[in-house]
Amino acid sequence: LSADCNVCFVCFFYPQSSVKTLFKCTWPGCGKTLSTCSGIERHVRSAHLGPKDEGEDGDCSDHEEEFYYTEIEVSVDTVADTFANMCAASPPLRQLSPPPVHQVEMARPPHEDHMYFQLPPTGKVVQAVITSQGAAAPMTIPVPPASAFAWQQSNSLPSSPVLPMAPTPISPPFRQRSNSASARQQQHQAMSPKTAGSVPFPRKIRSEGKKCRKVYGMENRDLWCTQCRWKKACSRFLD
DNA sequence: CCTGCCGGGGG
DNA sequence: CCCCCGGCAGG
Ligand SMILES: [Zn+2]
Repeated sequence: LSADCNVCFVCFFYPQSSVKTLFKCTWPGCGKTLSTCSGIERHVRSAHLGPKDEGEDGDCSDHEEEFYYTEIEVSVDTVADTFANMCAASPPLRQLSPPPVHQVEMARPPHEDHMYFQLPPTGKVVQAVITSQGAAAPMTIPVPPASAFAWQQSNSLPSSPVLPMAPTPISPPFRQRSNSASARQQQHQAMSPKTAGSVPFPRKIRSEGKKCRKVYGMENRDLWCTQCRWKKACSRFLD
């Protein structure tokens, strides 16, 4: 868990110690797997590509070997199970072959809002076999001003982990509802996966995105931007 | 139900 | 101007 990577999804759950990188030869018919980069390159070069015949020109090396192997990151210890449990929180049916692949996006807390994860540039993922070229679409989100978090300290709002942390290992299925004066109503329907939005900018459907009202809540009306207080178009969180 | 906001109203 | 709210469209 390096300092500059505390938001990285993969790094959080799979600290380096628990991940092992393997290199698998992808030459048709060959499945040789080695544990070092140089090892696999040597294998590819000697076993499949011919011997390296190039002059002493220095940078004449075609890195052709790179096209015939992939990196595989394999989780080694328990962390994977922890993660797997979290993932399997909901899926009812499950009896096929064990290793679920390409599962990174999901497993977010039931309802974080303005906190998303930014995948590492390489998009390589544990337990998933992803080529060295594979790149998962990184996404960035307009993070609201940090000052926006000050309010929730002194105010009500019982649970709601809204910290820039990764999904908490404890994600109880309960939904606390204390019907009283202060505890205002707020209920969140299960957010649908919202698959594939459109392309660049599809259209201006309905102004989506939380505005002051939803962010701070009715009980903190004085924190809203003026426009929101007057029930006008929000000027703080624009679309 | 809840939210965002236009349009209209009052000081 | 500043401030509020009825009421509606879209979830
Ligand atoms: Zn606002």
